[in-house]
Formats: sequence, C-alpha cells, structure tokens
Amino acid sequence: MTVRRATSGGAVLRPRVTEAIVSATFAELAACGYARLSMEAVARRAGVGKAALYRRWSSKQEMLADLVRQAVADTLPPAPSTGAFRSDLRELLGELRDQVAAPVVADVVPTLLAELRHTPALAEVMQADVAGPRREVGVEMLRAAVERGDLPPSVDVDLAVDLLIAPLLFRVLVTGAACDDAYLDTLAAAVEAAVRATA
Amino acid sequence: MTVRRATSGGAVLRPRVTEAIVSATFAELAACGYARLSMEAVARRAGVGKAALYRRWSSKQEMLADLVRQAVADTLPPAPSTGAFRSDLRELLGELRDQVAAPVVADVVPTLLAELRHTPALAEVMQADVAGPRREVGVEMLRAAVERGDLPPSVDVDLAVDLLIAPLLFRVLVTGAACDDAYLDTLAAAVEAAVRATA
Amino acid sequence: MTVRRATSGGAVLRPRVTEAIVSATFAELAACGYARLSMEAVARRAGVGKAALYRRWSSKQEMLADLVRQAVADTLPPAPSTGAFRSDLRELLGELRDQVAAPVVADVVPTLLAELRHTPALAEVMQADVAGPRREVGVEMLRAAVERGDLPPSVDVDLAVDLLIAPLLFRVLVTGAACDDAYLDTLAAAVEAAVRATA
Amino acid sequence: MTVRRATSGGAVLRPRVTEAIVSATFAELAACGYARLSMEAVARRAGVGKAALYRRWSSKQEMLADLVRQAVADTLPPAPSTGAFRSDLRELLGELRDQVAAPVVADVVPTLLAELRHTPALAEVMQADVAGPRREVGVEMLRAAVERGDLPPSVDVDLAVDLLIAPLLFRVLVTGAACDDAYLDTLAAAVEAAVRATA
DNA sequence: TTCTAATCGAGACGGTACGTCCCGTCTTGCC
DNA sequence: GGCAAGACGGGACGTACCGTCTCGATTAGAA
Repeated sequence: MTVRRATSGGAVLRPRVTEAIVSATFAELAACGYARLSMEAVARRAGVGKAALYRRWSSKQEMLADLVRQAVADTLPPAPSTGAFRSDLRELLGELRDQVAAPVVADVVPTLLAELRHTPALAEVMQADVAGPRREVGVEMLRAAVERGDLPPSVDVDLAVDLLIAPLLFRVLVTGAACDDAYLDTLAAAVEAAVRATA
Repeated sequence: MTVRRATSGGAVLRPRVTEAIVSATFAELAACGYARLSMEAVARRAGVGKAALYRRWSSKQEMLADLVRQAVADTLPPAPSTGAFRSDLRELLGELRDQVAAPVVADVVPTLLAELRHTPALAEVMQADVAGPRREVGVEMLRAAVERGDLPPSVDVDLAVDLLIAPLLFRVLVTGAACDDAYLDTLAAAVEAAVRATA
Repeated sequence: MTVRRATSGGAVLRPRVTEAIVSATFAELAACGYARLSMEAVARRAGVGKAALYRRWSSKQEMLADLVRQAVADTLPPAPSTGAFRSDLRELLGELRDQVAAPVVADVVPTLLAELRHTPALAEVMQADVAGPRREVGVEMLRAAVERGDLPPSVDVDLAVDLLIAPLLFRVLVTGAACDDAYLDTLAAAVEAAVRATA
Repeated sequence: MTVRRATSGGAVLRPRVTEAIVSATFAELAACGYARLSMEAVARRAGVGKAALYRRWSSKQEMLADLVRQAVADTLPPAPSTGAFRSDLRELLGELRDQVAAPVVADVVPTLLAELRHTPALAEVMQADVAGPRREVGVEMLRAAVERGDLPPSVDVDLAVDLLIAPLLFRVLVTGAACDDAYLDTLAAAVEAAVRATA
C-alpha cells in the first residue's frame, strides 16, 4: 500500500474518498481497459477532484500497479494440504484459476507485464508482492510432497512451478479460453506427469 | 502488409520512406516500449511527416500490429520431422524459443496481449496470422506422431499445444528468465510426459 | 477592519495570528505582486492554517482590499492650512506623494484598480474609504481658498482635484518616475495656474 | 507582434484561427476582465484547441500584452497641426480620450500596469510600443508650438506631457467618470495654463 | 519530354488527458 | 471555540500526443 498516512497534527486522507476512487477505477477498467483508462474519468466517476488521486498515487501507472497489488495480495492462496500430491495440485490449480480469471486481473495484468521491462521498480514490486508469494506456495506444496515421499527429492522445483502456472496464465491472458473444472482435472494429470518426469 | 499501392497517376508510397518508418518504429519501441511509443517520435526519428505514417496505416494500433505480424510472419517455424516425437518436440521448442526471445517480440507482444480484449480486430489478426499458424505446426507435429504410432490417438491435442508454448512465453514475458538449451531439454522431457499423460 | 470578534464561548481571533497574517501578506505582496499572490503562500509564510485567513476575511479580494484600506486609512492627510492657496497646494501634494509612493500602495493599488470594474463592492469600499476622504481634503482646501478670496468662486472643483492627484498617480503607477521636491514645486505652480484657468 | 511565421517548408499559423482567437479574447475580456480571463474559455469560445493559443503566445500574460499592443499600436494619434497650440492641444486630448476610453483598453490597461513592476520585459515593451510613441506625439506638438513662437522655449516638456495624459487616464481608469467634449474643453484650457506656468 | 496527380517534409489544427497549482470549504485532533 | 495542518471538489494552467488537415515542393508514371 503506497497510500501515505499523516501521523500527527494535520489532515488525513479520508478512507471514504479512497474507496470511491478504488471502486471508480475498477469500474473504468472494466469499461475501458488499462490503456484507455483516464485519471479524469476516474475522478469524474468517483465524484472527486483529480488532486485526490494524485495525493494518493504519484501517477496513473503507480495507481494501477497499487490496485492490482491490493486486489491480489490479500488473496494469497493457502498451501493446499490434502495429503496427496495430485489432489494438492488440483486444489492449487483451482485457486490460481479463480484468481487469474478475475476480470480485474485478466484486464490489468497483461498491461503490467508490458510495463515490467520499462519500469524496474514495478517489476520488483510485482515480483516481491505477487509472483514471489504464489511461487512460494507452489514450492511449499512440492516440498511437502517430497517429505511425504510422494515425489522424489530430485524433482526440478522451478520448472514444476512454471508448469503449474504457465498454462493457466496462457489460457486466460492469451487465448482467452475458459478453464473449467474438467480442464483443470486434465491439466493436473498432465502437470503431475511432467513434474515426475523432471526428477 | 497493409500498405496501399496506387495504380495510376505517377505517385506511389515510396519504399525508402516505409523502411525509414519501420526502422524508426523498432528503435522507438526498443527505447520506450509500446505504451510510451508515440507516432510523433517515430516520424521525427524517421525524418518523415506524420502523414507518411497515416498514409500507410490507419492508426498507431494497426501500425504496431502490422509490424509484429511482419516480424513474425515470414519466420513460421517449419514442422519438425526428425522421425521421433521427443526430438521433434525439442526442435520445435528451440525454434519457438528463438522467435519468442527476439527483443521486438518480447517487447511488443505483452502490450498487444493487453490490447486484445479491447480491440477485437487486433485479436482476430493476431489469432489468424500469429497464433493460429504456430498452433497448427504443433498440431501437425502431434498428428504425425500419432500416425507414426509414437503417441496414442486419444492424446489431448489442445492441451498438448498449450503445454508446448505456455512455459516458453511465461519465462520470456513474465519472469524474464533465460531459456537456455539445458532448460529446453528438461522442458521437452516434461512436456512429453505431460502429453502422454493426457491420453 | 472586517475582522469579526466573537463575543462569547471562550475563543477569540488571536491578535498574534492576525498580525502574522498581515505581515506575511505584505511580504508576499512585495515578493510577488497582487496577481501572483496566493493565500496558500501567505498562510505558509505566516505559519498559520488557511482557515485562519478565511475566518478573518471572506476572500482573497476582500483581504487585500482591507489591507490597503488599513494601510491608507489612518493616514488621511490633514487639510493644509498655511493661509495661502499655493503653499496649501504644495503641502498637500507632498503628503499625497508620500502616501502614494509607499511600496505597498504602489504595488497593490493598480491591481485593485483593475478589479474595480468587475467587483462593485470593492469599488464602493475604495471610493468610500480611500478616494472620497482624500478628495474631500482637496475640496476643503479649495473651499477655504475661495472663502479667503484666494480663488474665484467659479473655480471648477472637480477638475481641480483631478489635476491635483492625477499627475502624482501617473508618475508613480505608470511611468515609475520619481516625484522629488523640485518636481512637486513645479507641479504646484502648474496646478495653481490650471485651477485658476478653470474659473 | 509576437506571432511566429514559418519561413519555408512546413505548416503556417492560419490567420483565420488567429482572428478567431483574438475576437474571442476581446469578448471574454469584456465579459470577465483580465484577472478572471481563462485561456480555456478563450479557446472554447473561439472553437479552437488550447494548443492553438500556445502556438502563438507563450502564456496568458504574453497574449494579453500582445493584444493590447496591437489594439493600441496601429492607432497612434497623428500629431495635430491646427496652427495654434490651444486647438492642437484640444485635438490631441480628443484623440487620446477616444483611445483610452475604448473598452478593451480601459479593461486591460490597469492590469498591465499592475504587472509592469513584476515583469520588466512587459514594462519595456509597453514603454517602447505604447507610451513612448504617444509621448513623442505630445513632445512634437510642444516643439512645434515653441518654433511657432506660441510657447516660450523654456517650457517643461516632461511635465507638460504628464499633465496632458494623466487626467484622462485618471478619469477613465480610476474614477470611471466620463470625458465628454465639454470636459475636454475645460481640460484643454487648464492644461494650457499649466504648461505656460512651467515656463 | 511534358503533364499531372499523389507523395513528400513540416507542422498547424481540434481534441483529450496529463500532472500541477490554487481557490474557498471542511475535517481532524490539540489547546 | 480558535488553531495548524492539510484533504476536499473544482477549475485553470501549460504540455504532449492523437489522427486530420493544409501548405509548397518533389517525383515518377502516363501521354
């Protein structure tokens, strides 16, 4: 959260206004997408002066990044613990699918990805707050499976995690195809086989 | 190529100008990225009037899409035919990696993806000219393996092709990690196992 | 003075704050001029909240007008009474020169003049509190001269007063030229001749 | 005239647009006055983009100064030559009155005067283009009268010119009183007497 | 070779959004 | 209740691009 909070004496950013801005932003994003989103439209829809936006975020970029961060950060999927690798895998895929398929995410993430290579600060934040923790959940799941004897210790963890998330992102962000439960069932089987093959 | 060609009169879009624009565009893309790219900067860098751009493409969007199309179209990877599924797979991965890792592609594709859901025309073009043909190569490779008896006929072709391309895109566009030959070797093994598991 | 004074409750506009504001305003005026003067800068320089300003004056306009009124009001020049028209005239010119040449006045008056035609309330105040009393002093001086037999009764009082003040204002506000004593001597002679010519 | 004019090759500021802006500005000035005038309102009224204004003038200040300069510069009153000082004087007063009483002038000049002491560049321009030439006309008229033997050579030219213009400006800009022909007749008599008294 | 029509560079045009600054009001918590 | 601090809605500032348009000045195919 980038939002400043005064510590003493003076005025303070009012939460009602912040909420109005955030809702308006999501509404505009849904209507226009990131590239066409304008701060003026957000302010107008929120019934707020532009300055109220710039008091909270230093630019359009930063505001958007912060909103995605929020939308995604407090919904870190719990490490599944069904006791079996295959069902853990299936459960995690389901949770990731739910997050990735959320319209805000599907709409904004591609544009953030596009910005990553031109805005290192953004890249760091996304890595630290979004990608890292999710990756860690996958790593944890694999580690548990290894300890349980469900997977051999030689499994290629990095590749495994890639295989876990890449097809989901690909379908949602690139092909736009749906990820229904049946697809996830098949995907879980395929990923399990792939992971075992990397050992 | 979208470029119009006059049929009479004595004046034609001059190729030297077109070339200057294309080079300038790639240079600007490398320097700024898609989102920050401006037609005015391209024209300036190319030493060309803005009208010269709009005589060739009807908008910034279309120009960029067209350039990516060109950059990618004449480099459709040949269907591999080593005689074995595993080595076909490895070869195709290598070719795709080379294309996807090209800086122009890595720079522009994410921004085009971001536009897809707001510009159906762009989505169609990308699907028809970029994604479709590449997908077809993968489908062809799988079909050959089936005919050869290398894979069972029940293999899930769509999922297989997803697994083929998704991890590559993910590494190049999202994590920014390198895809060296060793990685591709492991990936090929993993994907093969996954594909067989979908049968 | 427009400043309200609370009569009950336990809180009163604190004079120290008022003084700080007034000094800060004069300092800012000197530094920026009226047009560029901002209430925020005044508050900042005075170490005071903006509300402290608006508790005392209802707007920037009114604050400035009030300050000029103060700067000028308690310095109404006394009607000269040397016993002779010419020396009365010279004395009054000297007093007016001293007032008009004061930096606050020279700085603020032109901008107030510029506002007059768009702010009738301001025009009234300036007329009643600033111009009127001064004009009256001149009228009084002329009347005394007439009674004394120093001037004929047919003298054009309005024009005479114009001639008295206009050249001073002109030099100070328009040309920026100095009004030294020698100039005033010559001017007194000229104005006397002009006044007598209007009879 | 500050307006740039391209000399070769490219596009050129279009006179129709310039005219529309100038008219719109005068209309807005009449409606709001200088201080309340906004570039956005001018652009709106002229049916023009803001950029069209800033292509011609670098700021609101400069635009206004330039417009006044134009409005006044090409209307330099001709040196009167009736053959007699008194009637020359009366004629010149009439011409000056007509110029000074023009609404544009009456509206804008006070604000320019207010800016003079904070914008030396503006002061120079106004001096060179507006005040100087008019002063010169007065000086010329006096010189002719001296040569003709109508005035003694010892006349105080500077003071005389001040007396010529100051009362007019005072009435129009400060008191807002009218300057009808009768007033000018009396004023001419008064000024003549004053001028002769300075000899 | 001459005609002629579209292209060329330059950049002005009407717009829209940017991010900043200030106005006059309101809110918070301290005195 | 005044006070310092400063957030609030509003609106103008001056800038940067968008995609279109208007200039003369090339430039090359058709006559």
